[in-house]
Amino acid sequence: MVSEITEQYLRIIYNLTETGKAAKTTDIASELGVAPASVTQMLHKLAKQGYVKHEPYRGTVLSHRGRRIAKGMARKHRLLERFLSDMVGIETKAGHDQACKMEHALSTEAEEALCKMLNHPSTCPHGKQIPKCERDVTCEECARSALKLSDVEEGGTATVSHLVSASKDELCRILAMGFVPGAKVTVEKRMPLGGPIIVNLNGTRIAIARTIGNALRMVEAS
Amino acid sequence: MVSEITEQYLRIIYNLTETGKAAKTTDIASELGVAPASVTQMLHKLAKQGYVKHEPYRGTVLSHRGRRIAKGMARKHRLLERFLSDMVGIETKAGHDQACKMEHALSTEAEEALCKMLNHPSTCPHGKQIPKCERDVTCEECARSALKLSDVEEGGTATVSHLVSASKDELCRILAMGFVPGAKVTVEKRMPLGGPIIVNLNGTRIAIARTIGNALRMVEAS
DNA sequence: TTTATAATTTAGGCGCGCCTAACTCTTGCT
DNA sequence: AGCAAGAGTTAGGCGCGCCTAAATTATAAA
Repeated sequence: MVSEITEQYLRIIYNLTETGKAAKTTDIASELGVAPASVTQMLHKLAKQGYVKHEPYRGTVLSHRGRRIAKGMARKHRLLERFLSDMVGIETKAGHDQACKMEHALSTEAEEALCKMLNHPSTCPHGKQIPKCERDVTCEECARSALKLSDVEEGGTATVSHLVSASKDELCRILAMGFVPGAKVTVEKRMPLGGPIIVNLNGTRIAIARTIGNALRMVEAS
Repeated sequence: MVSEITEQYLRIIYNLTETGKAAKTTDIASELGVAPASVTQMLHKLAKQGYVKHEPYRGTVLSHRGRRIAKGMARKHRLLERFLSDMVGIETKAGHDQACKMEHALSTEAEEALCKMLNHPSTCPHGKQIPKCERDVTCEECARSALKLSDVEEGGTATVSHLVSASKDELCRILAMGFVPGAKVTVEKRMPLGGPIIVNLNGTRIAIARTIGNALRMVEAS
């Protein structure tokens, strides 16, 4: 079992190396709010344990082992950010700080439950990719529920799978319109230039903004 | 700012002293999975900082300062347990462990948002009381939304405020029926002996089990 | 009341991750 | 090429919370 602080280091290095470059000691230090000397020392330890490869004065990259853990932490972190912003309604900065602490507390079980509850989101609120869960044997569920109502063709019919929005209030409003999970929706007209969409929901015609159409995630009507 | 471990100690002492008795060193130790000697030492520190009153060989109680912090931690812990069990669907043992770690990560802001999202529950899944939030100036919201659909009189009309259920799937099912927050519901008939309830939802008559009526929390129709 | 047993505390020590100060390497400018 | 300036590292040290072993105190049975 790795320590919390180890997890922290690994995730930060993961973020810093997403560009492909090696992570710089100073950047890690400033990210952690810690003296560079402390980082160097910690990196030695992580290197000895085989989590990172550290070239003195040059930079640090993750080893295979390290990446596995780091990816898991990044996944938890970004899922939590999604959750905090979409469901709890905490804006991104505070949400990030929360996620930083919570990611270490989140069990695998809870992580999976959360992921399911959020319907396998693919990105965090900052737009970063959420690494896939390695144990997910099949992720057809993700693939199936990626479709936005906004992307359904005119004349197409689909069923509401779930709703995604930055604002809890907006979610409530959309639900209140009748767009509940399971509702069958037919797209009758898509106004041009990102304009509203006219849909048929249980026989009632409703015009909704494209943004709301983005919040509604659909599956093929069964 | 107190350390995580301090918070941990204080919450555990809070729990152990809820009966009115002083907390015993061994109990604290076993709760934390730590040697009794370590607890004694920690208690000295906490006493010096004024969080607890420790009578050697006799037991430990919280000071006023200590209780304030401990109560806050207990509140966060129990809210998290509620959340994990009601919304994420994690059973109580794993949920407890999760809550133990998360309680230290939860900011006041997130705590309030969570509490609101759960609609101010009064107990944790184990039945323990959730200490009130000190900063809650008014809690009319709680009072107003206490009414269950099952308790609405025949002929009465009310609006869905929110839904409470141990099962996420059940929540989804109920939402899918059209019982979304904001929906106006009229109770037309209550079958005797805890039988189903027939309601009118947007002109459609629906018969639902009493249990579902318990999940639906209403406010007076406006 | 004596005494064995359990609970608790004291003493000494450890690992972890952090810090400051001083040193070394790299880099970019002249 | 030569040389700051800044990035990075080594060395020495600290506080925190934990541990074991040994000593002390409480408790309950004989």
